[in-house]
Amino acid sequence: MAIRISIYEDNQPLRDALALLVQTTDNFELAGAYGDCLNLDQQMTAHRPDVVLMDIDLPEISGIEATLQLHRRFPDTDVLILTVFDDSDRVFDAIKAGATGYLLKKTPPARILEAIQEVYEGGAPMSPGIARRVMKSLHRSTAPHELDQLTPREATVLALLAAGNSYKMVAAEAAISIDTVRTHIRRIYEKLHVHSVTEAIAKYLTR
Amino acid sequence: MAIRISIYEDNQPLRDALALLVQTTDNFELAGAYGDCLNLDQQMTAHRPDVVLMDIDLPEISGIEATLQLHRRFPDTDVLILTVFDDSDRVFDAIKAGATGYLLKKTPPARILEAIQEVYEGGAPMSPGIARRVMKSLHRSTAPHELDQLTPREATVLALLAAGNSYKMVAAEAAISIDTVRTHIRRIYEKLHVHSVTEAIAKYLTR
DNA sequence: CCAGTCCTCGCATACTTATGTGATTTTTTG
DNA sequence: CAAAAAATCACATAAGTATGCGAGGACTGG
Repeated sequence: MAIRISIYEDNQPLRDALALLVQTTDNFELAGAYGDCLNLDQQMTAHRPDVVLMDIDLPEISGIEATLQLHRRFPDTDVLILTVFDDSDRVFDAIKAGATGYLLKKTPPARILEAIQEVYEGGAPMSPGIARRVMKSLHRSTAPHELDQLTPREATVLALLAAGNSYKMVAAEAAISIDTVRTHIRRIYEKLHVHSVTEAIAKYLTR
Repeated sequence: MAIRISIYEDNQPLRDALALLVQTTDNFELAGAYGDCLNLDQQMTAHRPDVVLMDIDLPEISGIEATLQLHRRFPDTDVLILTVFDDSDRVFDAIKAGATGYLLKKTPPARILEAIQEVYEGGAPMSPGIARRVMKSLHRSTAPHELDQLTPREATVLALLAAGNSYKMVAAEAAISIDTVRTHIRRIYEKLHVHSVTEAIAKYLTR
């Protein structure tokens, strides 16, 4: 059973080239090629592609917005972004919106076909620089964090606070008196250089 | 100039095989192959590899711990994890620790060599399933979020609170009275179903 | 033009936090 | 073992937060 592919790309020569590429490849089947996403929903319902090749800079509705809709309404269809943009904002917006792959347009045709196959088989192909960017975004800060200065007990108290507990509830959870909770929080504030639960939790959650 | 590669792998046959693979490949140079990370620092300083091939399940010091140290002390050296583990905990712990690539041991030798080259050139090779996992972790929840129910003004107030501001400071920043701030917060609590700044911020920051 | 939503402001009160000061016990570590 | 660090508890007060009740003006889409 062939992999069904739809293409959204406003540059017609490129769109035609991609369509041809797909059509002339074994095991791939073109499920539509369009210059905008104005009828996305209807086209999706009509042709049920397995993989959508999506440009970002489209007229009226951006590819990122379209990816979001598509991911919401057709969670089984994978979106492979194909764009010239490699700025972090668009890369991460697209991924957050639900893209399963992100290729730059300089990618050679053979690699694009490989990537489609890879997406279909449960992978997430990315251009090397994009993958590195994604990886880096997950790296923990190399600087030793203030949070690492907390003692185990203090860390526990902070975690409980971040879970939405009041002093009273933390005391109950940790089986200590509320005054002890206060003392721990005092120390936490000193170490994190803050003066409210709010700030402490912000540091904790955005580490 | 050849790419210098160090290997940390406690299974000796596999370690020898990897070492041989590297040694017999053009443009690659073996900078050491070890069964544990006990002398990591000294070995790194002595041989200055460009890429480190790292197993996770090592005696004494885990590959994840080693990756963390390595990433802190030698930020220019890239770590490529090569392991049998594909559970989310280890995958993400390794990546957070600073890994620049993550391959499963079932990866064919040719692909391992490709991956080393890719890491060296600024990429971040991952086994397909791993890449998909990473991608998914960045996807925004498909369910419409409570936070999207907030009006612009409410969102502003919540953002200011999450930045560590008190009611008074929020009032000043937003140029409104503190009573208005209270009202907005009241609505925010209703919409997010919470009863304290703490909980509201937790929802905001962990969106 | 009217119902609905948003943004604004005020007042009051019970409850919670922030912070000062002080102290005892247990655990860790050189 | 002795010093240092961690964990525990107490009491007190100023400041801040949570929530109830009430209300007027601006804008929006029937």
